[in-house]
Amino acid sequence: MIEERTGSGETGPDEGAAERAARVVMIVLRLFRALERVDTDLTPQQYRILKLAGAGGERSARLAERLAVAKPTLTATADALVAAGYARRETEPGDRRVVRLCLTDAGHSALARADAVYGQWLDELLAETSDPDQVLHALDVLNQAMDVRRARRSVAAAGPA
Amino acid sequence: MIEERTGSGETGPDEGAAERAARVVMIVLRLFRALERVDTDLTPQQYRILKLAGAGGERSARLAERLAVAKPTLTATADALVAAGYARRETEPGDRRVVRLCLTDAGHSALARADAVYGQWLDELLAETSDPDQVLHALDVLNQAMDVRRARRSVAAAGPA
DNA sequence: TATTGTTATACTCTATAACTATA
DNA sequence: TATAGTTATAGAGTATAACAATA
Repeated sequence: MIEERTGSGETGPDEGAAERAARVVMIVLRLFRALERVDTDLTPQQYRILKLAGAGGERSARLAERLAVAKPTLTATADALVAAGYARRETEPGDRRVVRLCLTDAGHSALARADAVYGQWLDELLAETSDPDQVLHALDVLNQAMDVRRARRSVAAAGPA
Repeated sequence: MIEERTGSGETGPDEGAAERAARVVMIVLRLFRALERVDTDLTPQQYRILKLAGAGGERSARLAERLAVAKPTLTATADALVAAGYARRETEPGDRRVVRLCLTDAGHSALARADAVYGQWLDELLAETSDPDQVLHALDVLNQAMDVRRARRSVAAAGPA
């Protein structure tokens, strides 16, 4: 699908795809940079970890998987969050190797504050668009597409055993 | 606009806005992380700088402004690109303080390769969506909204002189 | 042995403050 | 003096390899 061979003599797998992707990549990078500059007390990555951990004290391995980062990466950022008082580590009673990351009250407060600031940022950005709902819907669609790919990948990882 | 006071007794500036923003932020961070894991020879930031510099040897101050980073940040990443052979620095004849960052042939090749890989990544992602064109359009709309805000900001910075 | 998480180490991106060279 | 860019230094996020503790 999406063949679009325009006969321009190009060697790449699909010419239009590369240009379209370049545009999309630049936009995502720009959005990320904009988020980095929003003044919450949390870095985007700290926000992301707290948000995922907040949805129920997750064990470290599972968190790292959902964040798509290596285990030592999670350890490092969790260290910072624990030091800042936003999270604490709890040991699993049944299996003492397992560690769960849980939010403290301060962590919940920090998340709420960040959400409020992000909310204002997004409102101001969407105010410059003609159809905010369409934009939001498109992002949800992209998110679902990533869900599908993640699910497929974890099946592939578990299947060929 | 977007008042939506639901009378739930919340204290924040706008309750729905925070939840909606949280979703959007998580999606943008997830997209960025996915991009980081795409195997090009460039980091996303290196890609971004090369892409902007490639559109005509830009002077450093202007590049930093478009990237929304501090000047030393640009210097550091440019160092890495020059060391890798992807870019070179050229001095302005008229004003010897000014430095322009230009792509080498290797730099153009690296960009083309990255674009091809990103192209495949995006194609696979969009293949999981029902309406790819709508998604692409929404991203363009967001980009235009950021353009508007940037233009307004630079006017504000220059105006109150 | 296998698994969970951490330590050791290194590289990139980011920033602020101080500096050099040029205007 | 003012401006363009760099150097010095520091903090956060990322990774791989090696490790300790537990199963």
